[in-house]
Amino acid sequence: MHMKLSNYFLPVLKENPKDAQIASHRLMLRAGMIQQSSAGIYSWLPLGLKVLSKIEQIVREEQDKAGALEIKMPTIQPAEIWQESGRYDDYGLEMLRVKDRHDRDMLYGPTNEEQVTDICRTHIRSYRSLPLNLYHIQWKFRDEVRPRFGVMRGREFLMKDAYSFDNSAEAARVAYNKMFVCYLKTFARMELTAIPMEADTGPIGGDMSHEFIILADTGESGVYFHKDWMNKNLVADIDYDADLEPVIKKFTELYARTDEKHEPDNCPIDVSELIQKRGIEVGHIFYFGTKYSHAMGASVSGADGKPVDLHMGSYGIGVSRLVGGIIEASHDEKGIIWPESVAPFTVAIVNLKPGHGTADALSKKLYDAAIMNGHDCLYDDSSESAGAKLATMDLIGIPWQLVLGPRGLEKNIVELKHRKSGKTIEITAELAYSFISSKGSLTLPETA
RNA sequence: CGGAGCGUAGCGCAGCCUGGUAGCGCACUACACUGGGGGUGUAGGGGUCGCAGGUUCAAAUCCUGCCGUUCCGACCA
Repeated sequence: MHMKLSNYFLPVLKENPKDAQIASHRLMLRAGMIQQSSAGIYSWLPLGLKVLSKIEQIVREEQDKAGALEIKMPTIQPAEIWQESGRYDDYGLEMLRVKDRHDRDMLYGPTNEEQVTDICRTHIRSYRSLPLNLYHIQWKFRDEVRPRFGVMRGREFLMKDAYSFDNSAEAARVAYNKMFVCYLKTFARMELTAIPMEADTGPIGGDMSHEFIILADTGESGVYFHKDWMNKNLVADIDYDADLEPVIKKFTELYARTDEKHEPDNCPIDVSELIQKRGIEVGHIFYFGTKYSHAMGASVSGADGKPVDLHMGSYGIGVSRLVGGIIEASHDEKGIIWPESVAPFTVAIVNLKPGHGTADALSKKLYDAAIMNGHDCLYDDSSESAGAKLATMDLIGIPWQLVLGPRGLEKNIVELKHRKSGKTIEITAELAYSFISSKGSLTLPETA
């Protein structure tokens, strides 16, 4: 959605907020994306919400393509279903418990296995209705002892959670593989290198649990992986109907583990090939079998007419965490460097001197062209000083910036800056017009 | 939950030790000059000093309790 800066709400900060220790938190506050409400709980301001929504939409599109069906489950859940699964007492203080006016025990959902199992046990009666994968994108709450790192470790957070239902472990593996591939595609669209790492499977065991980790110096967990990961192409152009086992093998054969799974003494690869870095978990997929279906009586009739407990898997992506994660992976001393797919605006028109006839006219012409051609465009028509405008554009990380003012326009010159490469080129007003009039993604024009 | 900080204007801070008219920078308002990397000047507005007790003639300052928040650790998507 296009926007004139004079009509926008973009409360940027020149100084660093003292509470923000890491880059993403600091930059999100400075760029006017979020405002802290209380520890680990944030309001999302227009710019931040725009990014959050774009990430959410990419996640949604990829889930849909993988055959998952979107639902929406409540944030407030009844205690009963958690008592059924046995987790009401197990979960501890991380679960925010509340009572309604009738003194019934309720809770703000930290996750939704019980809720989705309840849906399926009600409506799925036959193995012929399977496989099924239901997902939702919803706010969750975990009363973390120590929230930190801004939205990366908040108490309230937006998650995508998918839940698969099958009538056997073998069938569940197919569902698992689809989500594995779906995650590769999802993170690739955000220009992230998310390495699937073996994760703890808990009491279920087996090899069906992976955490998707992006590398960042400020990551919360230490990770160990084979050096060949650094050059591996994680973009997966794969048909979901194909046999995915070879694909999964290809992406899991190289060593990659988080520090809790890595045993230096038993590491299968040589130290010379091992890289140690820090990472941020942005996704987690795992198979947990019949844990909840059994406890909650969610079974279907099998082909032989006998009941069989549903085999379930769950697949999470931290949507709000990704906003911080992407910034951690992509920023410099001036501010955020958004990948175009999630940038709040893909292109900005910076009018250095509003009120100047030629500058106003060209800005308007470029802005209209951007709108006509479907570009998410921010038009800076404010009366800030030139330096402040340019600093703000870099801070909020606009990928393409068209800068124009009286000085350049005397020679018919507009400046085009590419935030990611740092390249700035001078182009004619006409070339600027054709640049912003192009369909699809913007590319650096060939200069004559 | 263990350990350590910090709460003074929207933001960042000084003042507290040694009690006596609440300050600075940024931001904000008005005007002027400016305008190619957070510009300059002039004139303004804005604070029950986190809350509650206590000591004192007098508390931002000293004492006690509480609350909030941040960092390190343990824990976690």
